Amino acid sequence: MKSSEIRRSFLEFFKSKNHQIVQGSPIVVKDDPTLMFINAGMNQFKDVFLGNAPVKFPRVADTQKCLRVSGKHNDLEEVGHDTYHHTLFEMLGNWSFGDYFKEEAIAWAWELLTEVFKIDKKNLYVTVFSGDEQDGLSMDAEAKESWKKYIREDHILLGSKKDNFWEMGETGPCGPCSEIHIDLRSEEEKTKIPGHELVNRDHPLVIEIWNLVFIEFNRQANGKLSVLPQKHIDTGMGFERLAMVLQGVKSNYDTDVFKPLINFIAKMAGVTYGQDEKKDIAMRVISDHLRAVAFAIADGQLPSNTGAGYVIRRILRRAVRYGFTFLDFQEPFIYKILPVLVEQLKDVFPEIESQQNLVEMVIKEEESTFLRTLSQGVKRFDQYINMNPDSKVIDGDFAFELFDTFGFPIDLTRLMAREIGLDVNMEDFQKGLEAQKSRSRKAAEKTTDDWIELIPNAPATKFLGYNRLECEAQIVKYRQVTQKKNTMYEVVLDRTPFYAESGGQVGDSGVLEIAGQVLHVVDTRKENNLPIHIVAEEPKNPTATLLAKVDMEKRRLTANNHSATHLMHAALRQVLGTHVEQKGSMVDSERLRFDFSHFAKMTDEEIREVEKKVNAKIRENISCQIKENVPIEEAKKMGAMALFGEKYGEQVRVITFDPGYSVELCGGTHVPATGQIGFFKVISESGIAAGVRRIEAYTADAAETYIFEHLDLMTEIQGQFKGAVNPLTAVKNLIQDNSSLSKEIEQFQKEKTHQLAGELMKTAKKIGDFTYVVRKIAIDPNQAKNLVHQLRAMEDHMIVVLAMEEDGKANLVVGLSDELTSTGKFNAGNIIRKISPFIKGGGGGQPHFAMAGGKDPSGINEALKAAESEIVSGS
RNA sequence: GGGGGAUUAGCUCAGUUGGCUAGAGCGUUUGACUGGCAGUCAAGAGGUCACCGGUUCGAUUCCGGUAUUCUCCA
Repeated sequence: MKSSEIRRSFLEFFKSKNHQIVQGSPIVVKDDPTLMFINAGMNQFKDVFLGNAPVKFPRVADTQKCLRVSGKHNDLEEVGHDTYHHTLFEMLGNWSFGDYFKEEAIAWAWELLTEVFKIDKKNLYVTVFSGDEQDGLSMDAEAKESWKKYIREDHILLGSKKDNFWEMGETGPCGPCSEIHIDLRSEEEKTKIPGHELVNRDHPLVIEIWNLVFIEFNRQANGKLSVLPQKHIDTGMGFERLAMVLQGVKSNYDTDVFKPLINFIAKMAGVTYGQDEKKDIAMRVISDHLRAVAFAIADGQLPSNTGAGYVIRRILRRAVRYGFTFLDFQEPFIYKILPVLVEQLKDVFPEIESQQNLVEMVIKEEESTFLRTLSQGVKRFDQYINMNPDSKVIDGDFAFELFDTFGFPIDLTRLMAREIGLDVNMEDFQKGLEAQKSRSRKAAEKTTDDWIELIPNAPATKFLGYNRLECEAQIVKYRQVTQKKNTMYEVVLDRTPFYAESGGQVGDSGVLEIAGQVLHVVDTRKENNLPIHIVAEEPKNPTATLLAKVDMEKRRLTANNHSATHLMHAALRQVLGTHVEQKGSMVDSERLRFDFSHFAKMTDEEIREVEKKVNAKIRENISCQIKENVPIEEAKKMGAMALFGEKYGEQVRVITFDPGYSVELCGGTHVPATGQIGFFKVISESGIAAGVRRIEAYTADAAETYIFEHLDLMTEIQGQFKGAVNPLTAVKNLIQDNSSLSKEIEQFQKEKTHQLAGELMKTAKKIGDFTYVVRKIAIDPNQAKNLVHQLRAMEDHMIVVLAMEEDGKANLVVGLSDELTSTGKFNAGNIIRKISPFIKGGGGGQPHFAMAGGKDPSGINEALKAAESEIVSGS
């Protein structure tokens, strides 16, 4: 069975059981500080479980891209070494929100596996939660009874809290779970060791394929469990593993999910998969990582040096490293594999096809910068080896520096060391790494106290901020948060006019007036759909009714920038083309920043054209049409621009400025009509990654100030040129004159020193064939340098000592001809050190040329005398 | 968010006790050779050594700050 059929069968099966088939969410997580990427099918329903969002469909099924780079069974460094762990994988799942429960979940799972997929029942094992004394829970008899209808009792195993009790986090919804495992070993193996002994033992052929979670409790902050009024089902089945089972192969990488990728890589590298374990690992790593990186970029997460972007960069670099080391790829190669992946998955995940160009460019660019990093690391490594030819062990501190500062992977350092018979001091390396980690942790240390709940089980916060900037409200809960000795309070209200940071628009600030106390709201953020007001003071009387007031001025300026962003987005698509897509956006009260896909630097003309279009739309004073709760399909028909990597519900909000110009899905706040924006001015255009440009711009007062400042500067410049009509030509002429004058001066000085050199030569004294000049002259010290160099080239055996006086300071210069220097008889540095004390100074230089400076010009004569006697006695 | 590094010619980079007249390769201009292209040779142009301040007689070099950028950690 082809993997695409497996996926389709799964979805169709649950559709036949009245499930709504939904789209998986993009893997990049935006509003959950505890999570960077979607790592389980249930992530997109977290708000539903937490009660922060209403249930749209009671029964749902989907396939969800998941990305895991760390966790109990999945360390990035291990992926590729075995045959069944991945960074990116698909999770097939079905859900019930307060609808069916254990009985049906179990029955359907069994039906799908054994009747649709025709898996042999005798190879299946299931596990059931055995109970936990501490939590006061007994064995999950309900699940066990259900299973007994389908499977022999000796294939039902009991599991502890560790394997069979699922929790979302420290607190929140949780419950027992029941896993389905499969034994894929040969008959012979099975008779040797019975399958039930290998379940949950990390055996590569006795593996978990499906986990059914029965959410029925809520873990409270005090650690106690309470029973949920609504019970839910949450299941997840690893798609790649299922494919392995149904295609009768022993490794996920042998399924048609990975095989085309592996074959392509093998062909490119000129090797055969299955011949050399190290090369096989490399190919597995590359095929796995390509999938992760490609989808992350398609969903809007570009590689970068912080946060989620850094995770993506690390994954990609790991793939490059394996290709570089084991498959001898010296040039970017991963981007070349992308078309294979696109061909495989474009029907299921269309974003990978529509974003293909960008993904390819970004990957290629990342690859080449990393290869550059690698070659610089190799250079530094060689330098180290040359400087420490005798050491048997490479310094751990050096290896760490290479890694930490230059991004050179430690295992490459070790590999290169081994090749020349050296070891790396890993202990010191680890020490360095630990020190780095603890420094970072300390800097990011944040202590979060428990929520103080004032209104238990409150419904989701009502947002009133689209229409009102002020309202009365109650505190639902609040808690203290301390970071770097800075204490803040997070406050949740039952209703609020405060906009929480989202869609690139910053959170509102303002005040909460409560029982005569004023709490300053410095920011408003969203965590799992819950708007949180960050407040500087602790509420003294938290149960009182409060008055929430948003900072109107800031909100107004922010709206200007946000609406201008929409107008600019549309203008960019008109001017540059429809390949322009939003890749990021930041809007606050001071400016707007917009990242978008485009392949080249914008020309000045293009920027000007965009500015003109936006300003024209501002002058048209188009009123903003806002439509709430529009079904997504209808919004798309309206021509609304949706963003890749953005998660949209079934009902969306549509912002329109002229239906023929700008229609966008957006949750932000906007101007009532474009005229309020006043004026729009781009202040910078730059590149932030391959194929991605960034524009920053001002609107309204800020744009006005910007223009005025520039005009004022212009006026001042014009003033400097008095009557000049065109200051540009005046400046050009000035620069031209300046450079020709400097050249002339240089020429004069050359001539002057040449002349001076000739004159000085006339006063030169001789001892045999040995010539010397010792003089005090009036010349600029920099010119003296030139003069000495001229003089010392005039005779084979020559010493020049010159002294100058300037601004009450004394300078000495000593020069030797090259020939004389090579005899070693004299040394300019030595001479200068002997004579510089006379002028109360010091100096130095090379054997053939030295300079000194001092504070006492009255000592010049003595210094020269000393120099002369030194020369005479030495000759 | 925290640590470390980098910033020198159009590009890639050298430049260690602070004083060498700031260099190399590629590119570029001109000339010569060649039937043309490619090429070879010769000559030349191109630098506020990121910016601001400090130490020093003297800073591309040492110290501090700013900007940009790379990199590791969170």
